[in-house]
Amino acid sequence: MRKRVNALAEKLLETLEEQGYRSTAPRRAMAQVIANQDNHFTAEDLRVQLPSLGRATIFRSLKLLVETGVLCRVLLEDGDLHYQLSHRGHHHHLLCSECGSSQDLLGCDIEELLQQTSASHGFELSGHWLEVYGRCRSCSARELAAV
Amino acid sequence: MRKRVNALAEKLLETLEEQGYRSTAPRRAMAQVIANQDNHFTAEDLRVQLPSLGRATIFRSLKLLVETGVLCRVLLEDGDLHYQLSHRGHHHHLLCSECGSSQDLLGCDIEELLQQTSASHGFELSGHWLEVYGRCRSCSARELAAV
DNA sequence: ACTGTAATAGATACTTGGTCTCATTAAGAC
DNA sequence: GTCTTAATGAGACCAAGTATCTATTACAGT
Repeated sequence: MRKRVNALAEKLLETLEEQGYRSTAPRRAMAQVIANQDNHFTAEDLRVQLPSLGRATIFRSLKLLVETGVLCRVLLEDGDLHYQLSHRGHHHHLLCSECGSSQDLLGCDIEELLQQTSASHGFELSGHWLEVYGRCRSCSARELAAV
Repeated sequence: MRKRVNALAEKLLETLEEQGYRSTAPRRAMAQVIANQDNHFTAEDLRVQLPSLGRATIFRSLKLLVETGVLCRVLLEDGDLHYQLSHRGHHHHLLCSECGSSQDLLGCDIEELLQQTSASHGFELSGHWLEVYGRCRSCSARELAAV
C-alpha cells in the first residue's frame, strides 16, 4: 500500500518533469500528500498537511497539476470546489452526498447523446461539465442494514 | 418589450410574496434590473446597476431568488459563477464560448441515461449538474459568413 | 564540482465573491 | 395607527485564489 502511494507520488512528479517543470522540494512534498489522499480534497487540506509551504506555492502547484491533467476539479453539491487525482481522459464523478466519496464514471455514452441534443439546437458542442450526486453503493447498503 | 419586462419583474416579486417574503423597495429594484438582463449576470453586475443597495442585500436576495427557483446558477467554462432567470423545471444550459449567450436545454433525455449508468455502478442517483459549452448557431453562422 | 540564469518559493498585499453581526427601518397583520 | 417581525445597510470578516517582489534553488553548460 505504502509502496503504491509512493509510486503514485513518483508518477505525479514525473508528469511535471516531462512537461519541463522542475522537481523541487515543495513539489515533492505536495506529490506525497496528494498521493496519500484517498478522496477529493481542498487547497486548505493540503495547507494543513504542509504547514511549511507557502500558500501561494500550494495554489500554484495545484493549478499546474490541473493543467497537466494530474488533478481534476470536482464541484460539490454545495458549490465547493475540490481537487482529486484524475484519470487522464475525460470522465465524470459520482459523488456520494452521504459519505462524500467519489467514484469515477468512465466511458459513459453521455457525450454522444449530448452531441445529438446540442446539434438539434444548432449548437456546436465543444465541451461540458457534469457532476452526478447521489448515494454510493456502500451507503445504500448501510442504510438497509440499519433498518 | 418594456411592458413585458415589467411583467417579468412583477412575476419575480409575486413568486417571493407567494412564499411569504415581503415586497420591499430593494427587492422591487432588483426584480426590475434582473428582468432587464438579457443574459446571465453576476452579483457584481447588479451591484453596479444598483449602487444604492447594500452589498449584503444583493447577495441575500440573489440567494432567495435561487432558492425560490426564480434564478438559477450558471457555471461558466472558466469557473465563474453567474446567475440567470430560470425556467422553473430542471434544465441545462448551452453556453456559447464566443458570445457568452446561454440557451436553455429542456426535456433532454440525459436524466434517463444517467439513471441507468449510475445504477450500473450501484449508485443511487439523486441529482446532477450539467453545463454544456460550445458555439451557438449564430456564432457558427457568423464565422461561415466571415470566411 | 562550479557557476549563471531562469524557474521557483515564500511573504505578504490584494482581489473577489460571499457571509455575519448588529443597530435601524419599514412591511403589513391587527 | 400600532406592533411585531422581517428586511436593510454598514461594515467587519472570511475563504479561495492571484499578484508582486525579493530571495533561493534546480539544473544546463562548462
